[in-house]
Amino acid sequence: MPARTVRSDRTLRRPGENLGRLLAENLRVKIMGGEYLPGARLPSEAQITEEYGVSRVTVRTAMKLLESQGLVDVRHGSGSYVCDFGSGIMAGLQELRSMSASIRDMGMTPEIERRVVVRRKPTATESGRLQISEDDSVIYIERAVSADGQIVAFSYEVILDTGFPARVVERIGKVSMFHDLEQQGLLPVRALAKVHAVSSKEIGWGRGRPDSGLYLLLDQVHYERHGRPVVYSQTYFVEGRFEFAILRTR
Amino acid sequence: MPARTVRSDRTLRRPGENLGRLLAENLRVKIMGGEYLPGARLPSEAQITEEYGVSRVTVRTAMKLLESQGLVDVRHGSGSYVCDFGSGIMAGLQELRSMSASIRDMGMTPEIERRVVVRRKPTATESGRLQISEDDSVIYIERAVSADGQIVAFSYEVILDTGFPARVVERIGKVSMFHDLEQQGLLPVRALAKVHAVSSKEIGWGRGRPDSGLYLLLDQVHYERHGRPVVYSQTYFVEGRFEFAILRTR
DNA sequence: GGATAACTGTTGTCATACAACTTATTTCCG
DNA sequence: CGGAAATAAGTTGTATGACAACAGTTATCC
Repeated sequence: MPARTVRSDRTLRRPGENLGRLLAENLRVKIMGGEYLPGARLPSEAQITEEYGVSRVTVRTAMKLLESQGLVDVRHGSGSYVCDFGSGIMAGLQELRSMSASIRDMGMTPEIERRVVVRRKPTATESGRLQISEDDSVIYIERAVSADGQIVAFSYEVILDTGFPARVVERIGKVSMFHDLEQQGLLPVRALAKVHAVSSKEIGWGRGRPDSGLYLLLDQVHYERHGRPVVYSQTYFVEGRFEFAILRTR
Repeated sequence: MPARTVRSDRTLRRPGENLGRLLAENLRVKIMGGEYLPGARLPSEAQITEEYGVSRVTVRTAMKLLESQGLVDVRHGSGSYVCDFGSGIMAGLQELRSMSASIRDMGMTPEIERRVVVRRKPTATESGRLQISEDDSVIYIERAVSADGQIVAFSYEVILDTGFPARVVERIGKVSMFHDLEQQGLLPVRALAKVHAVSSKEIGWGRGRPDSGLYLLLDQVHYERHGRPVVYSQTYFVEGRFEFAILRTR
């Protein structure tokens, strides 16, 4: 009898989710967990079809998704294979995830210190990036992110304020900002990031500030699933304390 | 009568190509060319099916591919829409393309100057990255890439030497290295790039060398479609002369 | 022995049908 | 008349079955 674990998972009830994505997540966990080693061949689409009790159409969408994420390589007439760099380094920049989750994946403990949290009007630049009027309201935050006690990034963030209750603002960004935003129906699903090398003594604060003043800047706008900008952030990663990888595909 | 332009395109004869990818390329050109504006709804899958004379399965694979590239947004029950940042800035880092092609896309004229081209044994680091023996042979190149006469990057590249004829080595990297490698059956389809901020006066050469010494370093290994490493390169992009964008998706 | 042919298993594509969702319109009821 | 609910039409998501195209292996032939 088929497992049907995928079908019964109620994550499906969230908008934008579907069976294909869910199956992809499932397979992803198995691959990351080492069930299928790099270079190994995955079960055939027919086998996966049986095992999970879904149609081959669904299996194919899942495989194609994993392929686009660089986790597997689907070869016509041969099979699907786990890519060589699949497990280890792979917490790539092209994937939109919370910083704390990425840090946890690397086996380290994340910690977040909020320095500023205010509700205010946006500046001209900010209203431009978020495509809102200068009369609208935003929530401004300054945070420092640490891994195992060492600061890895300083972040300056501007969040679209759709009338957040005060109690939400109170704890926003304390753990995962993604989670907070999802509650408000503003879950970011895409982000366009511009990357720069920056050398400046003006960035950051406190004891954890590096001597070098050398940072990798991610200047990015996050969008929710209908294309509306929800967050504009500038995150300065201390050079050398964070491994940045990008998977580039054809 | 259906156009059938897609089916008759002989690009299909290349390994790894398929109808879905080809159709995606076709639609991509239309989107980039402004035929469908950002935010607009694309024709339904049924309509595209008719127009191109392919099955809906193929249309769906194409759409899903474009979605994974961040060009379109497929919404259940509603339709597929062109993403807002689709046309303009979109020459993202997550896409593996030749530098000269990227520069051309930005409406500038690329120019490449080769400073060194030699066949030699790999160093320990190089043989490690390329997963070859230290007794094997590689081709080492140093290049400077310009856009409209201004140097935008210095690149140090190590190419796996599978016994290239001398006349190939002679002109390798003069225009597009991708093209040269494809001739040898070594076309890179994936690359894993590590990103760093670098401040150094030791990088680069000649008159185009910047005063700041501030670079964005892409330390990357390119892989051909079976996962074999074919190129290890370190490219130093002069900060401020090149806009680097990454599309991050969930 | 070496090229060739046949065979098997795999992914790619096709056709058709229905489920689930979105959107706009219509209907109904207070 | 206003607003909620039902309806309808259009779209993407999933299921099923079939065959084509390709990769690898095995068997065959000269």
